[in-house]
Amino acid sequence: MAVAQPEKLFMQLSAAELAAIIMKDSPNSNDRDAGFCSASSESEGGDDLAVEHTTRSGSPNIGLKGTEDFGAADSKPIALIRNKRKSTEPSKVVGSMTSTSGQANACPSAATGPLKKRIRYTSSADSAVVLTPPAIDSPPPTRSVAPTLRMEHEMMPNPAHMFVRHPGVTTLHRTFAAHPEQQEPLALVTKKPQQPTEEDNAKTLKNRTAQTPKNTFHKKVAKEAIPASLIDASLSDEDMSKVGSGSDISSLRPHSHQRNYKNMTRERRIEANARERTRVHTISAAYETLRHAVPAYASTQKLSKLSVLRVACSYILTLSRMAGEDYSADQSEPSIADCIEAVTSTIQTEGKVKRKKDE
DNA sequence: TAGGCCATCTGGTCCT
DNA sequence: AGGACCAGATGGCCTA
Repeated sequence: MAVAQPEKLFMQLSAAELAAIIMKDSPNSNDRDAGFCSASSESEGGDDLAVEHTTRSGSPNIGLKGTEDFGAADSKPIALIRNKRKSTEPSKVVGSMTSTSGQANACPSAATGPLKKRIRYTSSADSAVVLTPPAIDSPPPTRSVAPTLRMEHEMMPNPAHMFVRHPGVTTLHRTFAAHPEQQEPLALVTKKPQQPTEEDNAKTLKNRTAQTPKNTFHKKVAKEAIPASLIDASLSDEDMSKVGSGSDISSLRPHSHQRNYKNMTRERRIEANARERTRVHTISAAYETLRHAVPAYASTQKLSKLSVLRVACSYILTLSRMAGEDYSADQSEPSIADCIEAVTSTIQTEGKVKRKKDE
């Protein structure tokens, strides 16, 4: 995306100038948008990465009010990744963490970096190593899919597998150095023997939630609760290595303290978890793509998913008006100037909190 | 330390 | 029957 002159603010640009920017940018934009999940295409090949690095520095910067400094920051390529956490800086070497059948039971032994619990989604530009798409090993889905979905599946690997996965970042393949006795993912460990029924749990949680502010409750419980990681030790190191080597995790079932899943076997629960992770990863990839496609103060601006959606809506409305269409909810046909004002306002609003933090 | 954000697990529901 | 989708719960990380 072409970068508007930093000294020229969004509101100072005429519609024609903006249109020119957009038209000039269209090739890149088209390229980026050609694939729904650009995160996957972005990660294919080093050349693409380099290009993306450059173009990303020009995330639709539309000359925001009071963004001179930010605009200057855009003069150099900046990875759009916004890792809020220091410890979640992209891992340079993740290792060959080939997941089997889409499951996230990657090999813990392949983890060479610091162990983190979570995956952080990064832009492809920062992806030194990506997960191997399981599609290579796994058979095509037997389930019939809609034509569009089928096309997506055939044309590109699942974007969720194109992310850098922090070594040990997921509970399924981390080593448990702090608690060697824990050999199983947190949520998969067996609960205490006299486990209350789901209904009891639901009632209890409802009551307690009602009495306590949400976050306070969560954190209080989190501190008081005995870590699930300490409850069960059902998988040995040998078993974990089997997981990493691609063995069917179902064979690693704990011999005792079998967890009861509702209408599901443990194997299916694990598989469902893996699918769910993949699905959420795909969504996150789409968010990241969208984040790159909307204007921001700077490429380093932090935007939450909600903020991305808000800015995108505002941005789309502006573009629609410039194209002579009206995508406004109330069909009020706002002027382009008003739309631009709204975009600017939205970006400022959504970025305000983050900017405060940065200051 | 509280709150925001987000990843993950889980069970329910809907769809193919 | 099994997968996709969804929402609630949980807990980790980060910042003010």
